[in-house]
Amino acid sequence: MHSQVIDTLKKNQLSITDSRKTILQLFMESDGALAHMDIENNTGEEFDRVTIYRTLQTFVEKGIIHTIPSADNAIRYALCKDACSEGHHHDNHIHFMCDNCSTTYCLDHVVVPSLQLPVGFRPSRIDMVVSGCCNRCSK
Amino acid sequence: MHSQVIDTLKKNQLSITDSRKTILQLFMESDGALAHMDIENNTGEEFDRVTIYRTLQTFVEKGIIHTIPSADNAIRYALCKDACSEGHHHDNHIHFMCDNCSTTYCLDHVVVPSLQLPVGFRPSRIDMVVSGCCNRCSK
DNA sequence: ACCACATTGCAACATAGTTGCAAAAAACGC
DNA sequence: GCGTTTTTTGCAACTATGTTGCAATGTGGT
Repeated sequence: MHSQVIDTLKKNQLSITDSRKTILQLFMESDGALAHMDIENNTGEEFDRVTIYRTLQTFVEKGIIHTIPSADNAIRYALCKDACSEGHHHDNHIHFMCDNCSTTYCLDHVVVPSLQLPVGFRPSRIDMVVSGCCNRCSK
Repeated sequence: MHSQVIDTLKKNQLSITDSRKTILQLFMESDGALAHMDIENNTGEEFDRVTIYRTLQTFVEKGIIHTIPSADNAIRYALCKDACSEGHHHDNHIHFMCDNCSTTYCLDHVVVPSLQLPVGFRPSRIDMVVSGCCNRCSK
């Protein structure tokens, strides 16, 4: 598990630091998406707020994680599972955010349907976020 | 024009105040969506920041406007054109956000495609935000 | 015009995110 | 392993965004 973390960092030409190891590990262990706050809570006093922001930024730039917009004004991040290269994200899946427990899921098997935009609109990225009640909460 | 503003406010059982009139007017005159900042810039020192927040909140509750999530962490608002009643939004259209000029459009004629969620996930709201280059910027 | 109630403005606070810079830690060559 | 270069971190300060309580003001109904 640890080796996978280091592999990913090396593959992206990032130097191996404590914060990057710990935060990437966190993403690999968690099934859902994480907000900045989740990471801060999970790492305690170990890292500065700024370091976490910068680490997340670096990971997004490298295509290791991607952002998920939300209506509650807290950007969430999740691991990119598809082949994302630097600056080019291909996260063609849907995100589901639970109104109840606010866990955010990547529904990897639900593909974003293609759509016909009006003339002149050239899409570069599509975010589809479904909110509602998740499978754990609806039991 | 002015009468339409007042009509809308009365229809929603809201008292007619300067801030509500001015802000609603702004939405009716603008084709795209507005962020809090856009409104503050357009009204100058006329209203307190807090008043604008509260007015927006009230409009959302009444179903006059709806929110549009975004990856840049600034919630935008746009007029509801469909039949939205209090607490029940039916903005079944797609939003387009220009990477270049960051104008946000409601593409009323592009309907959100229906999708098959995994068992146990019950959707209550779907946000579909397409980013890219808009028709004005791609000329 | 008056009264009850809703709305506003102010102050203070809470959360989210950014920037510059010096100190510390990695990476690299030897 | 050791010193040098480069990258990353932590700190401080700052901007933006959003919320709450409360007194003062404005609105709607009579």
